[in-house]
Amino acid sequence: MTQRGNDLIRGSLDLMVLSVLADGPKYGYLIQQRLNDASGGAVRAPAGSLYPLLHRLESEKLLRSRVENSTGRQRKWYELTAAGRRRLSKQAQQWNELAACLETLLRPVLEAPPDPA
Amino acid sequence: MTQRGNDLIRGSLDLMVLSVLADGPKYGYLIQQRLNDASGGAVRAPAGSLYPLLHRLESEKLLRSRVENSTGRQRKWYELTAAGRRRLSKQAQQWNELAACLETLLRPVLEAPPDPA
DNA sequence: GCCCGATACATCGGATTGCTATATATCGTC
DNA sequence: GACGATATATAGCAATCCGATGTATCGGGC
Repeated sequence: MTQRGNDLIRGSLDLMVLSVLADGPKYGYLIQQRLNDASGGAVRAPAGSLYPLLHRLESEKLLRSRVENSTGRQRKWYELTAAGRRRLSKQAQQWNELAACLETLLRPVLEAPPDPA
Repeated sequence: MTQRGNDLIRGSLDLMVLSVLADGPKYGYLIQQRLNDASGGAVRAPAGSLYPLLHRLESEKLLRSRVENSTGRQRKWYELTAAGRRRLSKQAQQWNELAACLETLLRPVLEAPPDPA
């Protein structure tokens, strides 16, 4: 059925997660909410994508985590490492390049007349 | 070695290809050049990615193609179908949402003080 | 005449990734 | 004690990526 989930989001989820963590530690479910809010519902970050992604970022030493059990409800708080901040800033730069490229490509498309045919 | 090629580009190559075709038919190699030019060299679209992608878009009826042999040099010209234009406009819309989201997420990061530590 | 780099398209196949489905457990509240 | 929200996790398959490789034409330099 050629299922293709989040399409455009692919590849930018790393950057999104790093950026929501830039203003302080958060746990997975909270990150999910933030992404949903920040995008007005446009970005879905399903649990099956998000948690493996967090594990990967941690194994790359871009995040560190600590588990909180005191509330009874288990939460795993993630925090940017120094390497994570460097990566964030590098990817933000790359994102800007990509956005500039797409803007160039899309401007004529969006300005095109609404097809009077 | 956890190879991860084009990173951010993932997922947006469809849109890029559709948008370069918006101002008229082009053949594969030319599309490749355009993407490279439009991005200042930042976007690589290797043949092994681009041609299968074109085949897929055609099989989804978003493109139609015709082969030109008259010049001796074989070229396969691709053109947007009506469905292709609809998809382009839909994906352009989605891209704008994503870009707005990322801009929101990244603004505070980019404005952050340059770490006086 | 021949070599070489650029042009032009194509496919194979290992590696990687994305995400649905599924599982487990706590919490509040009805 | 049922239900929806909160919270994390993984299995497993479909889909994707792209380097390597193959074919062939063209133009220029020698």
